[in-house]
Amino acid sequence: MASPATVGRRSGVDKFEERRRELADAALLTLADLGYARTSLRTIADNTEFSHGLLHYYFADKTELITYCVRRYKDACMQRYEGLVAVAATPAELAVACGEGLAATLADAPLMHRLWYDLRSQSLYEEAFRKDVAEIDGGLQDMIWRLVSAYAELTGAEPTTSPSAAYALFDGLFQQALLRYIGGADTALDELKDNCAALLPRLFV
Amino acid sequence: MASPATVGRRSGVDKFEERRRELADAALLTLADLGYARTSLRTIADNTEFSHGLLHYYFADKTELITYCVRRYKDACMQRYEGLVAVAATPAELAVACGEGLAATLADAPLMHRLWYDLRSQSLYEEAFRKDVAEIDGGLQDMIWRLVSAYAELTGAEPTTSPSAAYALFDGLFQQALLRYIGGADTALDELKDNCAALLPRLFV
DNA sequence: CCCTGCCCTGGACGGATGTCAAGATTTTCC
DNA sequence: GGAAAATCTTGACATCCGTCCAGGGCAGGG
Repeated sequence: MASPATVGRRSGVDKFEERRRELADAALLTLADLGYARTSLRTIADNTEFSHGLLHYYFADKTELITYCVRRYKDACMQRYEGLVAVAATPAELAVACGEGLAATLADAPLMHRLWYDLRSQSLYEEAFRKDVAEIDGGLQDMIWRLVSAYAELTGAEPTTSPSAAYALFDGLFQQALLRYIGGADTALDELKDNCAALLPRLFV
Repeated sequence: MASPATVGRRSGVDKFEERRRELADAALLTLADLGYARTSLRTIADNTEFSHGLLHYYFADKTELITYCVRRYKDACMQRYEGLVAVAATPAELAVACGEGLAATLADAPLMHRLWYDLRSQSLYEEAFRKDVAEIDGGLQDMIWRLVSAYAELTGAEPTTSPSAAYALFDGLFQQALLRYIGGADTALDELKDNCAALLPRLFV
Protein backbone atom coordinates (compact mmCIF):
# COMPACT_ATOMS: atom_id res chain seq x y z
CA MET A 1 0.00 0.00 0.00
CA ALA A 2 1.42 3.36 -1.00
CA SER A 3 1.59 6.07 1.61
CA PRO A 4 -1.26 8.56 1.41
CA ALA A 5 1.27 11.32 0.96
CA THR A 6 2.52 9.83 -2.27
CA VAL A 7 -0.74 9.00 -4.04
CA GLY A 8 -3.22 11.45 -5.49
CA ARG A 9 -6.32 12.09 -3.45
CA ARG A 10 -9.56 10.94 -4.92
CA SER A 11 -11.87 13.30 -3.09
CA GLY A 12 -11.43 16.23 -0.78
CA VAL A 13 -8.32 17.41 -2.56
CA ASP A 14 -8.94 20.84 -1.17
CA LYS A 15 -9.03 19.60 2.42
CA PHE A 16 -5.85 17.65 1.91
CA GLU A 17 -4.05 20.58 0.34
CA GLU A 18 -5.39 22.88 2.98
CA ARG A 19 -3.90 20.84 5.79
CA ARG A 20 -0.62 20.57 3.90
CA ARG A 21 -0.49 24.33 3.75
CA GLU A 22 -1.35 24.59 7.42
CA LEU A 23 1.43 22.22 8.37
CA ALA A 24 3.87 23.90 6.02
CA ASP A 25 3.12 27.28 7.54
CA ALA A 26 3.84 25.94 10.99
CA ALA A 27 7.02 24.39 9.63
CA LEU A 28 8.04 27.73 8.16
CA LEU A 29 7.63 29.40 11.54
CA THR A 30 9.81 26.78 13.19
CA LEU A 31 12.39 26.98 10.42
CA ALA A 32 12.51 30.74 10.68
CA ASP A 33 13.08 30.40 14.40
CA LEU A 34 15.72 27.70 14.45
CA GLY A 35 17.17 27.49 10.96
CA TYR A 36 17.40 24.48 8.73
CA ALA A 37 20.19 22.73 10.62
CA ARG A 38 18.36 22.74 13.95
CA THR A 39 14.81 22.01 12.86
CA SER A 40 13.45 18.50 13.26
CA LEU A 41 10.09 17.06 12.31
CA ARG A 42 9.21 16.64 15.96
CA THR A 43 9.97 20.27 16.72
CA ILE A 44 7.80 21.30 13.81
CA ALA A 45 4.95 19.13 15.05
CA ASP A 46 5.31 20.64 18.52
CA ASN A 47 4.45 24.00 16.99
CA THR A 48 1.15 22.57 15.78
CA GLU A 49 -1.76 20.92 17.54
CA PHE A 50 -0.92 17.62 15.87
CA SER A 51 1.46 14.77 16.50
CA HIS A 52 4.71 14.17 14.69
CA GLY A 53 3.35 11.12 12.92
CA LEU A 54 0.91 13.24 10.99
CA LEU A 55 3.68 14.92 9.08
CA HIS A 56 4.38 11.63 7.35
CA TYR A 57 0.75 11.32 6.46
CA TYR A 58 0.87 14.57 4.53
CA PHE A 59 4.46 14.53 3.36
CA ALA A 60 6.45 11.58 2.08
CA ASP A 61 9.63 12.61 3.87
CA LYS A 62 11.44 15.56 5.32
CA THR A 63 12.79 16.73 1.99
CA GLU A 64 9.33 16.92 0.49
CA LEU A 65 8.12 18.95 3.45
CA ILE A 66 10.97 21.42 3.22
CA THR A 67 10.59 21.69 -0.53
CA TYR A 68 6.90 22.38 -0.10
CA CYS A 69 7.76 25.02 2.48
CA VAL A 70 10.18 26.71 0.13
CA ARG A 71 7.53 26.84 -2.58
CA ARG A 72 5.02 28.22 -0.15
CA TYR A 73 7.47 30.84 1.02
CA LYS A 74 7.96 31.82 -2.58
CA ASP A 75 4.26 32.46 -3.12
CA ALA A 76 4.02 34.68 -0.08
CA CYS A 77 7.24 36.40 -1.11
CA MET A 78 6.19 37.24 -4.64
CA GLN A 79 2.80 38.44 -3.48
CA ARG A 80 4.34 40.85 -1.03
CA TYR A 81 6.83 42.27 -3.48
CA GLU A 82 4.22 42.76 -6.16
CA GLY A 83 3.29 46.23 -4.99
CA LEU A 84 6.78 47.34 -4.08
CA VAL A 85 7.19 49.65 -7.04
CA ALA A 86 4.97 52.36 -5.70
CA VAL A 87 3.89 55.19 -7.90
CA ALA A 88 6.66 57.74 -8.03
CA ALA A 89 6.69 60.92 -10.10
CA THR A 90 10.42 61.59 -10.31
CA PRO A 91 13.49 59.36 -10.49
CA ALA A 92 14.71 60.65 -7.16
CA GLU A 93 11.38 59.81 -5.57
CA LEU A 94 11.54 56.29 -6.95
CA ALA A 95 15.08 55.82 -5.70
CA VAL A 96 14.02 56.83 -2.21
CA ALA A 97 10.88 54.70 -2.37
CA CYS A 98 12.98 51.75 -3.47
CA GLY A 99 15.25 52.00 -0.47
CA GLU A 100 12.35 52.51 1.88
CA GLY A 101 10.48 49.58 0.40
CA LEU A 102 13.37 47.18 0.80
CA ALA A 103 14.09 48.46 4.30
CA ALA A 104 10.45 48.01 5.25
CA THR A 105 10.48 44.50 3.85
CA LEU A 106 13.51 43.69 5.92
CA ALA A 107 12.12 45.16 9.11
CA ASP A 108 8.76 43.49 8.55
CA ALA A 109 10.03 39.91 8.63
CA PRO A 110 13.75 39.67 9.28
CA LEU A 111 13.53 36.06 10.43
CA MET A 112 11.92 35.00 7.17
CA HIS A 113 14.70 36.62 5.19
CA ARG A 114 17.23 34.97 7.43
CA LEU A 115 15.56 31.67 6.58
CA TRP A 116 15.68 32.49 2.90
CA TYR A 117 19.42 32.97 2.93
CA ASP A 118 19.81 29.83 4.99
CA LEU A 119 17.78 27.77 2.55
CA ARG A 120 19.57 29.28 -0.41
CA SER A 121 22.85 28.17 1.12
CA GLN A 122 21.43 24.72 1.78
CA SER A 123 20.44 24.44 -1.85
CA LEU A 124 24.15 24.43 -2.66
CA TYR A 125 24.45 21.17 -0.77
CA GLU A 126 21.03 19.59 -1.24
CA GLU A 127 20.28 19.25 -4.91
CA ALA A 128 16.56 18.74 -4.18
CA PHE A 129 16.19 22.38 -3.14
CA ARG A 130 18.00 23.89 -6.09
CA LYS A 131 15.13 24.08 -8.53
CA ASP A 132 12.75 25.87 -6.18
CA VAL A 133 15.44 28.17 -4.89
CA ALA A 134 16.37 29.11 -8.44
CA GLU A 135 12.73 29.89 -9.15
CA ILE A 136 12.47 32.19 -6.17
CA ASP A 137 15.71 33.85 -7.12
CA GLY A 138 14.33 34.40 -10.59
CA GLY A 139 11.19 35.96 -9.18
CA LEU A 140 13.19 38.31 -7.00
CA GLN A 141 15.34 39.22 -9.97
CA ASP A 142 12.21 40.09 -11.96
CA MET A 143 11.00 42.20 -9.08
CA ILE A 144 14.23 44.16 -9.02
CA TRP A 145 14.20 44.50 -12.77
CA ARG A 146 10.70 45.95 -12.73
CA LEU A 147 12.08 48.53 -10.35
CA VAL A 148 14.99 49.31 -12.65
CA SER A 149 12.69 49.48 -15.64
CA ALA A 150 10.37 51.87 -13.87
CA TYR A 151 13.35 54.05 -13.09
CA ALA A 152 14.44 53.87 -16.71
CA GLU A 153 11.03 55.03 -17.84
CA LEU A 154 11.16 58.02 -15.52
CA THR A 155 14.61 59.09 -16.61
CA GLY A 156 14.33 58.13 -20.26
CA ALA A 157 17.70 56.39 -20.06
CA GLU A 158 18.50 52.77 -20.72
CA PRO A 159 19.94 50.60 -17.93
CA THR A 160 23.54 49.57 -18.54
CA THR A 161 23.27 46.44 -16.42
CA SER A 162 21.86 42.99 -16.93
CA PRO A 163 18.86 42.02 -14.82
CA SER A 164 20.88 39.39 -12.99
CA ALA A 165 23.68 41.80 -12.14
CA ALA A 166 21.19 44.39 -10.89
CA TYR A 167 19.58 41.78 -8.67
CA ALA A 168 22.94 40.59 -7.37
CA LEU A 169 23.88 44.14 -6.37
CA PHE A 170 20.64 44.85 -4.54
CA ASP A 171 20.75 41.44 -2.94
CA GLY A 172 24.24 42.12 -1.67
CA LEU A 173 23.06 45.31 -0.02
CA PHE A 174 20.01 43.59 1.41
CA GLN A 175 21.89 40.64 2.81
CA GLN A 176 24.48 42.84 4.47
CA ALA A 177 21.71 44.93 5.99
CA LEU A 178 20.04 41.79 7.30
CA LEU A 179 23.29 40.58 8.79
CA ARG A 180 23.73 43.85 10.65
CA TYR A 181 20.09 44.22 11.55
CA ILE A 182 19.98 40.83 13.21
CA GLY A 183 23.35 41.51 14.75
CA GLY A 184 21.75 44.44 16.54
CA ALA A 185 23.06 47.37 14.49
CA ASP A 186 20.22 49.86 14.57
CA THR A 187 21.70 51.88 11.73
CA ALA A 188 21.30 48.97 9.31
CA LEU A 189 17.92 50.05 7.99
CA ASP A 190 18.95 53.61 7.28
CA GLU A 191 22.13 52.48 5.60
CA LEU A 192 20.14 50.11 3.45
CA LYS A 193 17.86 52.94 2.39
CA ASP A 194 20.75 55.19 1.47
CA ASN A 195 22.69 52.48 -0.30
CA CYS A 196 19.71 51.41 -2.38
CA ALA A 197 18.82 54.95 -3.31
CA ALA A 198 22.43 55.52 -4.33
CA LEU A 199 22.70 52.28 -6.28
CA LEU A 200 19.74 52.81 -8.56
CA PRO A 201 21.18 55.75 -10.54
CA ARG A 202 24.51 53.97 -10.81
CA LEU A 203 22.90 51.28 -12.94
CA PHE A 204 22.52 53.82 -15.75
CA VAL A 205 26.04 55.14 -16.23
CA MET B 1 39.76 17.44 36.78
CA ALA B 2 39.20 19.89 33.97
CA SER B 3 39.29 18.60 30.43
CA PRO B 4 42.66 19.06 28.75
CA ALA B 5 40.96 21.07 26.06
CA THR B 6 39.88 23.72 28.51
CA VAL B 7 43.08 24.25 30.50
CA GLY B 8 46.22 25.94 29.33
CA ARG B 9 49.11 23.71 28.38
CA ARG B 10 52.20 23.92 30.46
CA SER B 11 54.65 22.65 27.88
CA GLY B 12 54.54 21.72 24.25
CA VAL B 13 52.04 24.45 23.48
CA ASP B 14 53.24 24.37 19.93
CA LYS B 15 52.53 20.68 19.57
CA PHE B 16 49.09 21.09 21.02
CA GLU B 17 48.27 23.99 18.74
CA GLU B 18 49.76 22.18 15.80
CA ARG B 19 47.43 19.22 16.22
CA ARG B 20 44.49 21.52 16.75
CA ARG B 21 45.26 23.10 13.42
CA GLU B 22 45.64 19.71 11.81
CA LEU B 23 42.27 18.56 13.10
CA ALA B 24 40.64 21.85 12.19
CA ASP B 25 41.95 21.58 8.65
CA ALA B 26 40.47 18.12 8.31
CA ALA B 27 37.22 19.46 9.75
CA LEU B 28 37.24 22.27 7.20
CA LEU B 29 37.55 19.78 4.37
CA THR B 30 34.59 17.80 5.69
CA LEU B 31 32.56 20.93 6.28
CA ALA B 32 33.26 22.15 2.78
CA ASP B 33 32.11 18.81 1.46
CA LEU B 34 28.93 18.33 3.45
CA GLY B 35 27.98 21.71 4.85
CA TYR B 36 27.42 22.65 8.45
CA ALA B 37 24.05 20.91 8.83
CA ARG B 38 25.31 17.50 7.71
CA THR B 39 28.72 17.40 9.35
CA SER B 40 29.17 15.39 12.54
CA LEU B 41 32.20 14.96 14.75
CA ARG B 42 32.47 11.31 13.76
CA THR B 43 32.46 12.17 10.07
CA ILE B 44 35.19 14.71 10.69
CA ALA B 45 37.26 12.16 12.56
CA ASP B 46 36.79 9.67 9.73
CA ASN B 47 38.60 12.12 7.49
CA THR B 48 41.62 11.95 9.78
CA GLU B 49 43.79 9.13 10.99
CA PHE B 50 42.46 9.58 14.51
CA SER B 51 39.42 8.45 16.43
CA HIS B 52 36.39 10.57 17.19
CA GLY B 53 37.20 10.75 20.89
CA LEU B 54 40.32 12.73 20.19
CA LEU B 55 38.31 15.68 19.03
CA HIS B 56 37.10 16.18 22.58
CA TYR B 57 40.63 16.06 23.80
CA TYR B 58 41.57 19.06 21.66
CA PHE B 59 38.25 20.88 21.61
CA ALA B 60 35.82 21.35 24.45
CA ASP B 61 32.77 20.83 22.29
CA LYS B 62 31.53 21.02 18.77
CA THR B 63 30.96 24.76 18.88
CA GLU B 64 34.55 25.41 19.89
CA LEU B 65 35.78 23.24 17.03
CA ILE B 66 33.63 25.01 14.45
CA THR B 67 34.61 28.39 15.83
CA TYR B 68 38.25 27.44 15.60
CA CYS B 69 37.67 26.29 12.04
CA VAL B 70 36.08 29.59 11.12
CA ARG B 71 39.06 31.48 12.54
CA ARG B 72 41.45 29.25 10.68
CA TYR B 73 39.50 29.73 7.48
CA LYS B 74 39.81 33.43 8.02
CA ASP B 75 43.58 33.31 8.24
CA ALA B 76 43.89 31.38 5.00
CA CYS B 77 41.35 33.67 3.41
CA MET B 78 43.08 36.91 4.28
CA GLN B 79 46.43 35.57 3.25
CA ARG B 80 45.14 34.62 -0.18
CA TYR B 81 43.43 37.92 -0.81
CA GLU B 82 46.46 39.91 0.25
CA GLY B 83 47.97 39.97 -3.22
CA LEU B 84 44.75 40.38 -5.11
CA VAL B 85 45.32 43.99 -5.99
CA ALA B 86 47.89 43.30 -8.64
CA VAL B 87 49.92 46.07 -10.12
CA ALA B 88 47.89 47.82 -12.78
CA ALA B 89 48.86 50.88 -14.74
CA THR B 90 45.47 52.18 -15.82
CA PRO B 91 42.03 52.20 -14.18
CA ALA B 92 40.66 49.96 -16.93
CA GLU B 93 43.43 47.48 -16.33
CA LEU B 94 42.69 47.41 -12.63
CA ALA B 95 38.99 46.93 -13.26
CA VAL B 96 39.71 43.94 -15.45
CA ALA B 97 42.27 42.56 -13.02
CA CYS B 98 39.73 42.91 -10.23
CA GLY B 99 37.15 40.84 -12.06
CA GLU B 100 39.71 38.25 -13.04
CA GLY B 101 41.06 38.05 -9.53
CA LEU B 102 37.67 37.44 -7.98
CA ALA B 103 36.75 34.95 -10.68
CA ALA B 104 40.01 33.09 -10.15
CA THR B 105 39.37 33.04 -6.41
CA LEU B 106 35.96 31.55 -6.99
CA ALA B 107 37.17 28.94 -9.44
CA ASP B 108 40.09 28.04 -7.21
CA ALA B 109 38.05 26.89 -4.21
CA PRO B 110 34.32 27.07 -4.83
CA LEU B 111 33.52 24.63 -2.04
CA MET B 112 35.31 26.78 0.50
CA HIS B 113 33.33 29.80 -0.56
CA ARG B 114 30.16 27.76 -0.37
CA LEU B 115 31.13 26.89 3.18
CA TRP B 116 31.75 30.52 3.97
CA TYR B 117 28.25 31.54 2.96
CA ASP B 118 26.86 28.58 4.84
CA LEU B 119 28.69 29.53 8.02
CA ARG B 120 27.76 33.17 7.63
CA SER B 121 24.13 32.12 7.50
CA GLN B 122 24.61 29.90 10.53
CA SER B 123 26.02 32.82 12.44
CA LEU B 124 22.58 34.38 12.24
CA TYR B 125 21.26 31.52 14.33
CA GLU B 126 24.25 30.58 16.47
CA GLU B 127 25.42 33.57 18.41
CA ALA B 128 28.77 31.90 19.10
CA PHE B 129 29.83 32.25 15.47
CA ARG B 130 28.85 35.87 15.07
CA LYS B 131 32.01 37.48 16.33
CA ASP B 132 34.37 35.53 14.14
CA VAL B 133 32.14 35.84 11.12
CA ALA B 134 31.98 39.58 11.61
CA GLU B 135 35.76 39.68 11.77
CA ILE B 136 36.12 37.82 8.51
CA ASP B 137 33.52 40.04 6.92
CA GLY B 138 35.49 43.04 8.08
CA GLY B 139 38.65 41.65 6.57
CA LEU B 140 36.95 41.04 3.26
CA GLN B 141 35.55 44.54 3.37
CA ASP B 142 39.04 45.93 3.89
CA MET B 143 40.28 43.88 0.97
CA ILE B 144 37.60 45.30 -1.30
CA TRP B 145 38.29 48.79 -0.04
CA ARG B 146 41.96 48.50 -0.83
CA LEU B 147 40.88 47.66 -4.34
CA VAL B 148 38.60 50.67 -4.53
CA SER B 149 41.30 52.89 -3.07
CA ALA B 150 43.83 51.69 -5.62
CA TYR B 151 41.34 52.50 -8.34
CA ALA B 152 40.79 55.92 -6.84
CA GLU B 153 44.49 56.58 -6.89
CA LEU B 154 44.71 55.68 -10.57
CA THR B 155 41.80 57.86 -11.59
CA GLY B 156 42.38 60.69 -9.17
CA ALA B 157 38.71 60.63 -8.19
CA GLU B 158 37.22 60.04 -4.77
CA PRO B 159 34.94 57.05 -4.20
CA THR B 160 31.33 58.01 -3.57
CA THR B 161 30.55 54.87 -1.61
CA SER B 162 31.17 53.70 1.92
CA PRO B 163 33.53 50.74 2.36
CA SER B 164 30.71 48.58 3.64
CA ALA B 165 28.44 49.35 0.70
CA ALA B 166 31.24 48.65 -1.76
CA TYR B 167 31.87 45.31 -0.11
CA ALA B 168 28.17 44.46 -0.11
CA LEU B 169 27.93 45.11 -3.83
CA PHE B 170 30.95 43.02 -4.74
CA ASP B 171 29.80 40.31 -2.36
CA GLY B 172 26.42 40.22 -4.04
CA LEU B 173 28.04 39.68 -7.41
CA PHE B 174 30.37 37.06 -6.00
CA GLN B 175 27.67 35.11 -4.23
CA GLN B 176 25.44 35.03 -7.27
CA ALA B 177 28.35 33.85 -9.37
CA LEU B 178 29.04 31.09 -6.84
CA LEU B 179 25.40 30.03 -6.89
CA ARG B 180 25.46 29.71 -10.64
CA TYR B 181 28.91 28.21 -10.81
CA ILE B 182 28.00 25.40 -8.44
CA GLY B 183 24.67 25.05 -10.20
CA GLY B 184 26.64 24.20 -13.31
CA ALA B 185 26.35 27.45 -15.29
CA ASP B 186 29.65 27.68 -17.12
CA THR B 187 29.11 31.34 -17.97
CA ALA B 188 29.19 32.30 -14.30
CA LEU B 189 32.88 33.11 -14.22
CA ASP B 190 32.82 35.35 -17.28
CA GLU B 191 29.74 37.15 -16.05
CA LEU B 192 31.44 37.73 -12.72
CA LYS B 193 34.46 39.22 -14.46
CA ASP B 194 32.32 41.55 -16.54
CA ASN B 195 30.09 42.56 -13.66
CA CYS B 196 33.02 43.34 -11.39
CA ALA B 197 34.83 45.32 -14.05
CA ALA B 198 31.64 47.27 -14.66
CA LEU B 199 30.94 47.86 -10.99
CA LEU B 200 34.25 49.42 -10.07
CA PRO B 201 33.83 52.64 -12.09
CA ARG B 202 30.25 52.98 -10.88
CA LEU B 203 31.49 53.49 -7.34
CA PHE B 204 32.87 56.89 -8.38
CA VAL B 205 29.85 58.62 -9.90
C1' DC C 1 -26.33 -0.79 12.18
C1' DC C 2 -22.08 -2.01 10.57
C1' DC C 3 -18.67 -1.26 7.20
C1' DT C 4 -15.29 1.20 4.81
C1' DG C 5 -12.37 4.95 4.06
C1' DC C 6 -10.14 8.92 6.01
C1' DC C 7 -7.69 11.36 9.72
C1' DC C 8 -4.86 11.17 13.48
C1' DT C 9 -2.27 9.31 17.67
C1' DG C 10 1.36 7.18 20.00
C1' DG C 11 4.81 4.17 20.31
C1' DA C 12 8.49 1.65 18.44
C1' DC C 13 12.55 0.79 15.37
C1' DG C 14 17.34 1.33 13.97
C1' DG C 15 20.65 4.48 13.55
C1' DA C 16 23.25 8.73 14.33
C1' DT C 17 24.86 12.28 17.38
C1' DG C 18 27.46 14.85 21.19
C1' DT C 19 29.62 13.83 25.18
C1' DC C 20 32.19 11.48 28.48
C1' DA C 21 35.16 8.29 31.04
C1' DA C 22 38.25 4.42 31.65
C1' DG C 23 42.05 2.48 30.03
C1' DA C 24 45.88 1.62 26.60
C1' DT C 25 49.78 3.64 24.41
C1' DT C 26 53.27 6.82 23.68
C1' DT C 27 56.26 10.51 25.01
C1' DT C 28 58.83 13.21 28.34
C1' DC C 29 61.81 13.91 31.95
C1' DC C 30 64.48 12.92 36.12
C1' DG D 1 64.94 2.68 33.27
C1' DG D 2 61.02 3.96 35.54
C1' DA D 3 57.65 7.28 37.04
C1' DA D 4 54.70 10.78 35.40
C1' DA D 5 52.45 13.18 32.03
C1' DA D 6 50.66 13.67 27.58
C1' DT D 7 48.27 11.50 23.90
C1' DC D 8 45.07 8.48 21.81
C1' DT D 9 41.51 4.50 21.47
C1' DT D 10 37.56 2.28 22.65
C1' DG D 11 33.27 1.64 24.23
C1' DA D 12 29.42 3.33 26.48
C1' DC D 13 25.69 6.75 27.75
C1' DA D 14 21.56 9.33 26.96
C1' DT D 15 19.28 11.67 23.57
C1' DC D 16 17.59 12.81 19.37
C1' DC D 17 16.51 11.89 14.60
C1' DG D 18 13.57 10.16 10.44
C1' DT D 19 10.65 6.69 9.48
C1' DC D 20 7.26 3.34 9.96
C1' DC D 21 3.20 0.94 11.78
C1' DA D 22 -0.67 -0.82 14.55
C1' DG D 23 -4.58 0.85 15.96
C1' DG D 24 -8.22 4.24 17.58
C1' DG D 25 -11.83 7.43 16.67
C1' DC D 26 -14.93 9.30 13.29
C1' DA D 27 -17.28 10.34 9.32
C1' DG D 28 -20.73 8.95 5.70
C1' DG D 29 -23.18 5.49 3.04
C1' DG D 30 -24.98 0.87 2.34
